[in-house]
Amino acid sequence: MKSYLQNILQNALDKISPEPVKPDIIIEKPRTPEHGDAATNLAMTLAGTLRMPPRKIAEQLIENLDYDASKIKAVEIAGPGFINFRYADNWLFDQLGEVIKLGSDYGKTTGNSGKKMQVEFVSANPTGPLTVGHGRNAVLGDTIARLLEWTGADVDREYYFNNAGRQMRVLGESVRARYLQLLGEDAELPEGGYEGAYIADIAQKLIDENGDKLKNTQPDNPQFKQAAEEAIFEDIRNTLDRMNIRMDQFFNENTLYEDKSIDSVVQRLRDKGLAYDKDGATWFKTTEFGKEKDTVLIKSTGEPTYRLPDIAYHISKLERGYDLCIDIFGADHIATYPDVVSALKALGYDSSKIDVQVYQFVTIVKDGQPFKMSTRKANFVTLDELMNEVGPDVTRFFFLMRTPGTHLEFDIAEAKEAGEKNPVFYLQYAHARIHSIMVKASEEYNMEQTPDLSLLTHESEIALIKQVFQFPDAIALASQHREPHRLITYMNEVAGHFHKFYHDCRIMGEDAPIARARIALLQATRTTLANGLRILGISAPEKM
RNA sequence: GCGCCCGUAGCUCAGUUGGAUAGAGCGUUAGAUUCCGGUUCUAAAGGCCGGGGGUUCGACUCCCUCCGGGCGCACCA
Repeated sequence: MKSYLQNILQNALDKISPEPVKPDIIIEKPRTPEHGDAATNLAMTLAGTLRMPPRKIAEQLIENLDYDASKIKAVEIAGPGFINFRYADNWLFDQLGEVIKLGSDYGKTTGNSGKKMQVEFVSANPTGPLTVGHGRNAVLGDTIARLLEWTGADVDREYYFNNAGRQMRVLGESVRARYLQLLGEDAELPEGGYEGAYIADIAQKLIDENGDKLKNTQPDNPQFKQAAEEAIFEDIRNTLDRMNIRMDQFFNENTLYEDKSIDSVVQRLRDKGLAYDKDGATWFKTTEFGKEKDTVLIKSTGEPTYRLPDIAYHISKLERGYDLCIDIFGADHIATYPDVVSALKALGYDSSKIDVQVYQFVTIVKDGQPFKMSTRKANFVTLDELMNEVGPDVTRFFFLMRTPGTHLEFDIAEAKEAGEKNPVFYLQYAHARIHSIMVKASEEYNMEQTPDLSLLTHESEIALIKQVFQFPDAIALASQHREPHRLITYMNEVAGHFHKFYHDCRIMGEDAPIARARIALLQATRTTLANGLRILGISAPEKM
């Protein structure tokens, strides 16, 4: 419908405009129903270029507007020059039939079809369990991937990790210390070691499997680190699985060293005069790109900083042929990714294919106090603990509810208490209630007959139909902005319109024709809610 | 000091890429339901959209400035 309106408006514009103009024609749903079902501000935006008053332009547009009366009932000028459209009733009923026919595919659009995309998210190094701090990243990434899939894209979910480096070495040493302690030896955690109880669990497992055979091996015996990495990764996968997240690929940073792509990046930057040596280190000339200081790529110890593999990694993504690569980053990375983009540009890659989504941090409040988390010091609340308390649905919903750009205050006590008062129940309850009505109705009425949808004339019925029709637009919008909360806002409105309808219009006890028509409307509403919940990765229960 | 993000009802937050009279939930107050699930619905109260300038037909939205909060600014990731 949106593109239809844009089409006929453009045709009318071609007739009245002395010179060809092709503006972006914005069609929106007015806030108040008196302003119709769809509106455009086209006449106002054109006032400047056509040098005519907006209302005059609107009049001429309408005079030249060639529209299908089976779709549009009325076109009006309002306010300073808005053009308002009202949909024809029969068109509404036809579309309602389409929604039911589409079923679990309703809401899918083709704006991104044929495109290969990648979303990289979580990407936590395997030094400990996933915490609520990682939760926002994980859920946002997965849901953005789902939204893109619903707009037609082929999406890969990728987890990038580093199992070398200092943190992992300290992790291995920590396991070794616990291992020795469990065997009654005198051992101490290394400086800055990991204090969490899971370290001792891993050490215990090593004892179960190897006894004390590892006692007299070298302190840097890789078995400790490997055992830790395996156990922690298994734990992380399980947590993600519980949250309804399945990665397509885990990408190990180490492969970028093995295939020499790191060296290649440095060499290519040198060739462009963008890398040089100073004080025993290798520097990237970020001052060329407006930064105040140059940036170290390789430390004087010979070890690269994380920025270098980051550049190589993004080159790898682009060379794998993705049309779009989305990075989900916390606010702490905000200052670092411009370097990566600069490097990609300088080396001749199309950096517009990299889309960095930065979300603001989650502030944990525990016992009424801000709570500073640290994986190393074992001050954290894990996602598993949270899911044990409130379940995966509430967990996902909590992280998706708000716009990613604002801080999310996560009060542990409130989340636990939230339980039944949590807003996610409002959506799930609507779905369960519809299911229950439909089961009852199918016992009472013959559902074989085709419903006569034109019997849906009540204000609440029409409002619900129109709300259901907004679904594909809501998905497309949330997908474009990479903001899942926009879909939630929409779905709350669906549930609201449904409950109003439920309150105003009965089914059981009504004559069969009207009952059948209303059940069809329920079917479409249920489809919308179920599909929406599926995108959010939240269950759509039949009973609660 | 520099860069980025955020200030909207008592609280938590929306606000359709500059539009028509700024909305919802929770909380408060007053109501509805013999009947399909009361985890529901209706209504009221509650606002200088942090302050001040600017841009234009029109600003919560864009620009500047100030105030207040968060996060970055390493040869750490």
